[in-house]
Amino acid sequence: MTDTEKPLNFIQKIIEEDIASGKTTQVQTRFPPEPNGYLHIGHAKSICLNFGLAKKYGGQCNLRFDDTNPEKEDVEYVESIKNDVKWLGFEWADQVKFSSSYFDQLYDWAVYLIKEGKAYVCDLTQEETREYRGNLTEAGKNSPFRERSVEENLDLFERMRDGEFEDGARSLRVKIDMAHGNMQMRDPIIYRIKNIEHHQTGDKWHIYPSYDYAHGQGDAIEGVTHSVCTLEFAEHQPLYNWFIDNLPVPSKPRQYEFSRLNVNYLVTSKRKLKQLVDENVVNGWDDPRMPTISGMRRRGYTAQSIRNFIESTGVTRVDGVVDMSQLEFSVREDLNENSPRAMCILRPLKVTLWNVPEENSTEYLVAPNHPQREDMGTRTLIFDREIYIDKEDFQEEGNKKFKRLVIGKRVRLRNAYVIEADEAIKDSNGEIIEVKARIIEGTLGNNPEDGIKPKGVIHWVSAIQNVDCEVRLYDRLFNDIAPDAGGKDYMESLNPDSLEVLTGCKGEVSLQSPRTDIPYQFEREGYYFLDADSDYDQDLENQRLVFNRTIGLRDTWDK
RNA sequence: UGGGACGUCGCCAAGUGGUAAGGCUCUGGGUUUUGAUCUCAGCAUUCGUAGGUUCGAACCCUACCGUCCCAGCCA
Repeated sequence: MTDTEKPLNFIQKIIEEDIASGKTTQVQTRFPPEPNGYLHIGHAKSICLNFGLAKKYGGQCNLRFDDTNPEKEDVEYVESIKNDVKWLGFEWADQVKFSSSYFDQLYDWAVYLIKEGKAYVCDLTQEETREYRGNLTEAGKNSPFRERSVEENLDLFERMRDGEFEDGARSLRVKIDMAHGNMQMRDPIIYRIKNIEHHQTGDKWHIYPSYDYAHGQGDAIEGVTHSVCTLEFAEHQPLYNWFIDNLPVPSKPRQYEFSRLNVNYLVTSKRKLKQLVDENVVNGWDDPRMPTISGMRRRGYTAQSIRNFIESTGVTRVDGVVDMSQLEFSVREDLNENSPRAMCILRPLKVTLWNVPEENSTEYLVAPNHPQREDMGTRTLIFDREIYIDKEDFQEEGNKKFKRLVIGKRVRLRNAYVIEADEAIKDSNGEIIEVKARIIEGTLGNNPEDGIKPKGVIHWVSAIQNVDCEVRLYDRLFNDIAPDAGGKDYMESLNPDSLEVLTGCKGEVSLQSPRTDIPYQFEREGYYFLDADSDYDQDLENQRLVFNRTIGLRDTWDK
């Protein structure tokens, strides 16, 4: 374990202190998403933190759906969230949990609070409630229903439960302090009437508990020791503790807040991501340009690289914005080490090697799947008299910086021969459509005998035998470094060129039955992952291969 | 004169009274059949600002400045 040298983050320190003092014997955490959307990179941090803490300290982490508001929720999201958490590499303790499975207990505890004189049914409308609450600088005033008798409250609350009232007609509030400096403590509402079905409990309930009321109690029921959430819940902590202190809960969880993950050039807000999907700016939640877990997965980001990235950003209470380059580094780092190499020509330019005999020109060459890892084996390359190179790798007249193919100059074909260009053939528009070149004999694995070394190395593919494919190049979705900062309209900084589709790309034959578990490195180009739109199990004639560019190679050319 | 939190290199981030870790980015050198990887080197006399305490302060005290969060019957 390399993390022995790594400094502990503040939550780990707290846990270690709790273990040392005996306050905690078994660490229990939870990841509590509301099933109302897809998970994104921000959730990944919470997942890595909560599951990571449990793992590090030999405890367990629950996956709990905080489904207290049926209006916005759906089972579709429950399934996608389970899938994303698993894909990220984490396992939750026993069954998936639902806040909704605690509704009976929560109801009983609400009755308990009423009997204790600590909760009351309030008939104020939503608007009146807001007026009575006061504002940031002025104290609120007590609801006229605050002093109802226990009996009346009990009766009303039971009738609320039984569906006797309209949505919003009444609410159950907890009696704390309408003048409290913390707005959360001004008699917060803990039950609201919603005559609506719930995706887990059906039509059983007409009232639903609020987040504040359900969350801490859910933690207590599950024996959560350290309830870790993001900073915006910090002002809810006194309320969280109030419930724990005033209810006969089975355990005493504690809440700790950390700052959420922000990455520049990205937008992570369910509402905003949803808008991108709804307005067809992207092709669904799993569009490879989306910062969703499913989008990143489809793009080719590995779970390991996402975990590494999260780990690299740390856990603090400081509001910050992480550089996109830090994410990209983690992706490249993992992919460089683990991706098999292949050659694929994105913008084909035919090169005829005229000194290769026309008859039986096909030659089989062997290339390693990874330059630094022998354990990854080798693959067979097909070399022919006619090959394709990338248009960008040829210039009639080069310059000192251009280390590629130039008329009269030499270049090494990756894993093959050194060639020298003789002539560029153009069409009527003056566009180069073919290059005549020749191989330098004896250069397979050796430098030319005449001592004239090639300037560079370029990739290539047989023009006779190759695999046709489509390649989708992705760029950032937004051109603005902080698309939605300060209330800016993120839709205005959309990058019109975030997707470029290339067809007629030519890949080497090893791509015939491509790997689906990890991106390839198309040498000298970047990392490319097979997209779900591909159709390659059919006959070769009709197969369709689509590759997403996960990320380009680091490029220090021109510097 | 609402309440709360936070301010260490361009970006993350250690450090909690003994004289500024690390990663990313960036810059320059080397290796290289990927302009990749790898590798070597450089990059904060200074810790939001100003005072104070101390032999000694990023760490303690005071004041100020700045940023973020809270007025959903959302989470």
